[in-house]
Amino acid sequence: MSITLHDIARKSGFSVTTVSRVFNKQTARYRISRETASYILQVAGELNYRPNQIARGLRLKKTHTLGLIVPDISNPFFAYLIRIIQRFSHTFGYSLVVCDTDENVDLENEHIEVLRSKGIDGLIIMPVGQSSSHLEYLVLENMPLVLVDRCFEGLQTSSVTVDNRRGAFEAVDYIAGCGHRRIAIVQGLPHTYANNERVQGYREALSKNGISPDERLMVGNDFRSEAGYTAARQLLKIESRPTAIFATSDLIALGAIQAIREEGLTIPEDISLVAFDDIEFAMSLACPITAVAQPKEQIGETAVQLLIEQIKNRGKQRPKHVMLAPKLIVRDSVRRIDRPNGRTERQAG
Amino acid sequence: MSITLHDIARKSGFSVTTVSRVFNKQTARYRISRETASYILQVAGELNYRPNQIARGLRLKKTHTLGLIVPDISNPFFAYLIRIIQRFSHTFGYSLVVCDTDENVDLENEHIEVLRSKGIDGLIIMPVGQSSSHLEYLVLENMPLVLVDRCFEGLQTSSVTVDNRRGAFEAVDYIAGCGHRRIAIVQGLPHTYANNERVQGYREALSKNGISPDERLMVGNDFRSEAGYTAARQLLKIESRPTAIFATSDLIALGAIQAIREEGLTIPEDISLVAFDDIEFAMSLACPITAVAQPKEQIGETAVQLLIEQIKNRGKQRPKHVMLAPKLIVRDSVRRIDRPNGRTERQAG
DNA sequence: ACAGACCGCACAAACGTTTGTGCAGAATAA
DNA sequence: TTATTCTGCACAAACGTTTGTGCGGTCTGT
Repeated sequence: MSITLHDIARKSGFSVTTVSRVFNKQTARYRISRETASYILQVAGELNYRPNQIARGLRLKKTHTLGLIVPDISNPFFAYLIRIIQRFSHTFGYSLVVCDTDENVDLENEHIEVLRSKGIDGLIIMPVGQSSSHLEYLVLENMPLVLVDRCFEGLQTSSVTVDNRRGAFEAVDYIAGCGHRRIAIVQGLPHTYANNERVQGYREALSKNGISPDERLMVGNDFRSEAGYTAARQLLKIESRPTAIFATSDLIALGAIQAIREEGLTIPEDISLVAFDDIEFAMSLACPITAVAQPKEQIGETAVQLLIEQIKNRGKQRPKHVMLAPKLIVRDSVRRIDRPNGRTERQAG
Repeated sequence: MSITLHDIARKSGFSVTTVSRVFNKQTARYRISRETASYILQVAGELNYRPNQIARGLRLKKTHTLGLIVPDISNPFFAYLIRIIQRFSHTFGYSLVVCDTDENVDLENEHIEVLRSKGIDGLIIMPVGQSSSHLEYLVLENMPLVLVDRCFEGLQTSSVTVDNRRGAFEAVDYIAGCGHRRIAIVQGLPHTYANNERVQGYREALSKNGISPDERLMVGNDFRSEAGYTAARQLLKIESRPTAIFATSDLIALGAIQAIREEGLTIPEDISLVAFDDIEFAMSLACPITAVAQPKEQIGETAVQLLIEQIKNRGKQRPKHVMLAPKLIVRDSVRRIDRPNGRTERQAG
């Protein structure tokens, strides 16, 4: 269908070899004369030649294509990351094939296999979590790989994450600093790295503020909004309900807001709320939500950079683990209430 | 690096040809004995063979990969569509390479060229709008192509859109039916198909309700939230400000909500608001927003189906234009006010 | 005038598949 | 027995590139 080197060779009277070299800017190295080069380029221009990247890929064993595997494309956090990653990949000359695992390890595996057989040059994965055994042979095979958002302890591969524990700690510590004692947490998908860390940060903040954890205040089992909604409803039913809720994701927070509204309560007067993951449209919500913002641009940027690095010096290079700092953005969703000792000021620095 | 047909051929003692035919289930056609076939499969299993799709792509001239070009991946509407399209493509055995144009025609062109040279089997584009000249040679070359969300009059290619005009009409007619006379519109990117149609629907609804259009009430120049914010601020400054705002996108509505809040006003008491594009988290907003919902699943689904159809019977098939119906979802963001004639009931059916 | 260096380019193999055709040997038919 | 068909598989070309090597011819130096 398309114009090939052959066509240009025939029309220009030179060989395929020469034409190819002109396109690869190898004219100096292989001593192609200037006139020949420019003539060939002219002919190619007339024919509107575009090199066949499949053939190149076969010959060169690189496709200039990256794979990106995410748990849920439509999650705004991931969507934003995808955009950043796509843009950066493109500036480095790479295309991006995007796969959605729907938080399903089998699907994740399937996608990995497909991507491998399509010869992608590297892979960015936001793994669904729990187990990493299916990723091990990727690193064994030396496939350039970087994990994002969630990582695994034992895996010898680069990763970029945010300090989930610290983010959660700061959020909950801030809530406690505002005088709250009954602070609930709505968890995300259990046994995932991000969730474990955030719960851990929650516990530590509680501990630091001398609050003993209450199992009934620890609910939730998914990062999505429906789960946030039902978990929040559950919390609001408790006889002595929490005065504040720490939502471990923005989507959970959205669900919680809806539940709170339906219960006829308002934020922050009746109940306070802090979210992990900043919501871009936080200012448009029922109440501007205080949230732990992740540096999304930076996450996407370094993910691509780490990957490209690995691709360049494929083979030997130690994996790098980059951990970025989240940032608590204080808005209006936490009410300051009297502490037992009577102080009302915000305590956290 | 990888196991090839060659390896299996050597290890099994048969030829590459035979091995290939076994994998392509051509054993009957080419009379490969059952024992041979199963033995080859066994050997392949032991070696963990995965066919090299690049080589197949070169030979077969199909890559089982689709291209998807969108103006903004992180826009929740597009993000949701991408997810649907990815899922459907995958069930049909296709991967998806996703490109973001950032509403920039030059970038759109660049992506198209890259995708072409990578030999994708088909292309789904949500074009940035205005001109379609750069798409024409795609249809000339018989590239399977379907346009989504925005389409062009003259272009001989399949498309799936929603009835933007009708959606806008119903929204504004509903607002008018609630008694509003000063109804503003915040437009999206000018000269795009979607924007033109929505403005047209707005005008028609005004006309039907005997309201003469006021140019000062027609503001906005982009579908994103920042534009919505500034446009809304502008509207609120007008001496006799509108009683209702029709936002031509969900993002615009979010920006408008923020502006309204900052002005110290509330929805719907002080000002009413309706959005085009339903926001998934509408229930978590300052006020549950009445919105024109687009059937996103159906859009994505039919887009993929139309594309696959075109790929199957490439060559001759007339382009199909599918136009889906949007649906007005009434929530709480429009206040019913007294009509000049004293009636307060909602009028629209 | 002659050896060597240099210039400008082409041959051919390779990347991993798919597929039309051909070719032995076995089975069947006459 | 011989002619024919069938069975089971392999040869080789092709897809569009890239690249190590080689080969004639011109130029330079002496």
